[in-house]
Amino acid sequence: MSDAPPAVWRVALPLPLPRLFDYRPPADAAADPADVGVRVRVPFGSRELVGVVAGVGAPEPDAPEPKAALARLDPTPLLHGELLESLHWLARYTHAPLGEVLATALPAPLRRGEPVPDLRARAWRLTEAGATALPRLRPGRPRRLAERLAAGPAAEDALDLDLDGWREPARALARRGLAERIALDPAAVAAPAPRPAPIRLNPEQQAAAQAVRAAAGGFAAMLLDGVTGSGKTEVYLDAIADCLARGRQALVLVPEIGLTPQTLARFRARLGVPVHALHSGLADGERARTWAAFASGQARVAVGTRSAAFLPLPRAGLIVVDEEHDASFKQLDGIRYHARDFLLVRGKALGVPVLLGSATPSLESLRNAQVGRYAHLRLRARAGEARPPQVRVLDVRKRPLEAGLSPELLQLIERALAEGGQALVFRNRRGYAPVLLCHDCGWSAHCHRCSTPLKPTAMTVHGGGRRLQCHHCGARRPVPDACPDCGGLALQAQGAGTERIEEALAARFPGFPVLRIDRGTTQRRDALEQALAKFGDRPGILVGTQMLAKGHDLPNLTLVAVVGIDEGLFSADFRAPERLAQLLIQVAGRAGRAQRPGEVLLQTHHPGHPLLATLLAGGYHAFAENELALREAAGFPPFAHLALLRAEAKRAEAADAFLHAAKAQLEAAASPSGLRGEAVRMRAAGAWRENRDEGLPAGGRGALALHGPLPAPMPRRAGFQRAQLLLSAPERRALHAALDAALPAIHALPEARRVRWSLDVDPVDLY
DNA sequence: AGCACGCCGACT
DNA sequence: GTCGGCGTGCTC
Repeated sequence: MSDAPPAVWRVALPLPLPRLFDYRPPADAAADPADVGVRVRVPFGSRELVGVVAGVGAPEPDAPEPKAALARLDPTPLLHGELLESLHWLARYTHAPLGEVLATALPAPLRRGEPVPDLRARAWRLTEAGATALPRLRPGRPRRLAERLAAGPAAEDALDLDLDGWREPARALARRGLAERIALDPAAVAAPAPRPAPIRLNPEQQAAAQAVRAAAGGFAAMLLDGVTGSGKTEVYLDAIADCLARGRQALVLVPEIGLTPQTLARFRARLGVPVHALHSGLADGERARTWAAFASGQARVAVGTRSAAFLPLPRAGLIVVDEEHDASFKQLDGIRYHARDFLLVRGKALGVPVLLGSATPSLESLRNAQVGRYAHLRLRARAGEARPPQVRVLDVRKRPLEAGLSPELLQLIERALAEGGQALVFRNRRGYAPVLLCHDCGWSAHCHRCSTPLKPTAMTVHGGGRRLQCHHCGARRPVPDACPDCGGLALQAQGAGTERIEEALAARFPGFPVLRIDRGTTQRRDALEQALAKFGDRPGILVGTQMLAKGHDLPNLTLVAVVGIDEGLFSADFRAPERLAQLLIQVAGRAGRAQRPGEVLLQTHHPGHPLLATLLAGGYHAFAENELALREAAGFPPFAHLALLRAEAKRAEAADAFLHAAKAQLEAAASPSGLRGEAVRMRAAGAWRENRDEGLPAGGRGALALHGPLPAPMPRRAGFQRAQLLLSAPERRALHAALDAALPAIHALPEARRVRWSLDVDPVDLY
C-alpha cells in the first residue's frame, strides 16, 4: 500500500482570490466526497474564516502543508444539488472566485457561520409527572393550562390563540417538571392547503395563463409582453396558484421599488398561503429563517428583490421575473450578476418554466423572443375599463419656461385640477436646480472630486437654493454668497429639478396640494405608499423622479407631463435610448388607469426627434424594432457580448498601466503560442483584431475585439481616476475563452496591486 | 479582502 | 527617542 496523504477539504473562501484552499478535517474526522457543500471554519493567516467545502481530494502537490480546519459547521451540506451547480455556473460566467459567489448567495448569519435556524414549530405537553399531578393542582392559570395539555400536546401558536398569558404558567409547570416544551416534526404539522381566490381573466390573459400552465413540469423561457394595465399580475397569480396546486414552490422576483406591502397583500389574498417577502430592509435573522424555510421545502411562495434569486428551491415549480427589463436586477458591485439571467439558468437546471414579464421588455429579451428562444406571450388590451392614454409632444422651442414648465403645460394642469383630476409632473432630476451659474463671469459650481473629460461635474443646487450637492460622490457645501471667481453677486440657479418645480407649482396653485416624490423626500421603504395614501384622490399635483414611474395605482390621475427629457435624447450611452423609451412608456402608463382616458404630454425642444416620433407613432415595439436594427448595425448587444474591465486608482497612470498590461494578457491569450480550445478556432478563423474605431467591430465569427483602455465617461469620481477596457465578441464563447485564459495572469500582474479593478460581464452601463 | 511586516515624518 | 503613514507580500 502507498501511504498517500489523507484526503483534504478543498475550501472556497470569501476572498477575491481565484483559487481554493486545502484543509485537513479536524482531528478524528475524515474528508468525504459527501462533505461538498458543508460550511467549515478554518484558520487563514492570522484570522478565521467560514468557507464552503467545494471538493475533496489529495492535497495540492506544490501547496504548503495544509492546516487543520477548526470546525465542521453543518452535519449535512448547506449548499447542494441545483443551487450549488448554478452557483458554480455563476462563478464561471462572471469570472468571480467561487468563494465570493457562495458567500453572496448565503444570508449574512449563515455566511458568518451561525447554525441554520431551527424552524420546527414548538409545542407543550404534560410530562408523566404532570399527568399524575394534575388532579392535585390548585385552581388557577397553571391548572387551566395543564388541563388543556392533558388533552394532548398543544402548539404554541394554538395556545396563543385560545389561552391568553399561557407562557408564564407554562414556565412554572416546566420548573416543577410537570410540562415540557417539544419541537414538532414539520411533516407532522399539517400544511394548510392553499385556498386560492378565484381569478377572472380576459381571453388574452386566459391564453397566456394556459400557455404557462401547459409548460409546467419542464424548463421553458416565456416572455409575457403586456402593455401597462393589461393585467400581467393576474397571469402570474394564476400560474402560481397552479404551481401551488401541484405542490411546488414559486419564486417571484420584483424590482426594488415594486415590493410594496400592497403587492404582498394582494399575493397573500389571492393565493391563500403565506407569501415570504425578501428585500434589503429585512433583518438578518428573518432573512436566514426565510432561507431555511425554502431550503426545507416548507415555504411555498417568495416575492423578493435581486438577492432572492439565491433562494434554495428544492421543490421548485415556477419562477417569475416581473419588470424583467429593470436595471435593478443587475448588481453593480461585488459579484456583478444579473438576477434575471441567473434565474433563467436556474430554471433550466430545475426544469421549471421561467416567466419574464414587462410592458417594455429589454431588447435582449425581445430578441430572444423573436428568434424563438423564448415563447412570446402578448397582452395587447388593457384589462377592465382602462383606456390607453393620449400621448402628444409639446414643442417648447422659443416658449418662456417657468421652472422648466411651459405656459401651455401650466394651463393644462390648471384645467386638470379644475376638473377635479390629479396631475403628475415627471422630471428625471432631483434637487432644486442642476447648475449654479455666475451671470457676470460664467463661473459654475462644480465638484472638486469628480469630473468628466470635458469639464468638472456640476454640483446640483439643493435646499431651496441654499446648498450644493454632488450626485456622484455625495459631497455637500453651502451656496457661496458671491462668485468665487469674480466676486459678483449674480449667482443664478440654472434649470429646474424636482424641488424647484414643486416650489413653482405650489406658488402657482396655492389651493392644491403639491407632493414631491424623489430620493430626497422618500427614503424609507413604505414612505412612498404612505405619502401617496395621504395624498389620496383629491385634486392635486405630484412632482417626482423615476420613483413615480410605477407602483400604487392613481385612479384619479388624468394628466401626466414629462419635462426635461432633452438631455436624455442625446446621451452617449448605447443603452440610453432603450432606457428613455422604457421610462416614457412606464410614466405614460400612470395615466389612463382612471375612468376617463388620461393625457400624456412630452415637453421637449426636439419634437421631431426620431425616438419620440417612433415611440408616438408605433409605440414601444416600433421603437424596439428600430433600435434593434441600430444595435445590430453597430455591433452592440444583443448582437454582441460585452465585458468591461474597470480600474480605478488615485493616479490615472496606475489605472492605465494595469489595463494596458491586462490587454496584453488578453491579446496573448489569443496569440498563436497561447492558444487553446475555443481560442484556437477563433484564431484560425482570422478572428482576432484590434479595434480603435467608433462603435464596435463586426469582425469574423467569434471575433474578440478590445476597445481601449479609455478613460471612463466620468474619469474622476470621488477623487479616484477611473479607466476601462471594453471587450466585445459576437459569440459568448470567444469572450469567455479569452477571459479564462488571461484572468489568472491578470490577477497576478504587479500592476493589479496598485489599483482597484473589477470585471463586469454583460455590463449595463459602460461606466 | 485583511493583516503583518517594514522602513521614513511630527509628536507624547 | 517613539507612534504611524501606507507600499508590498501572503494567505492552504
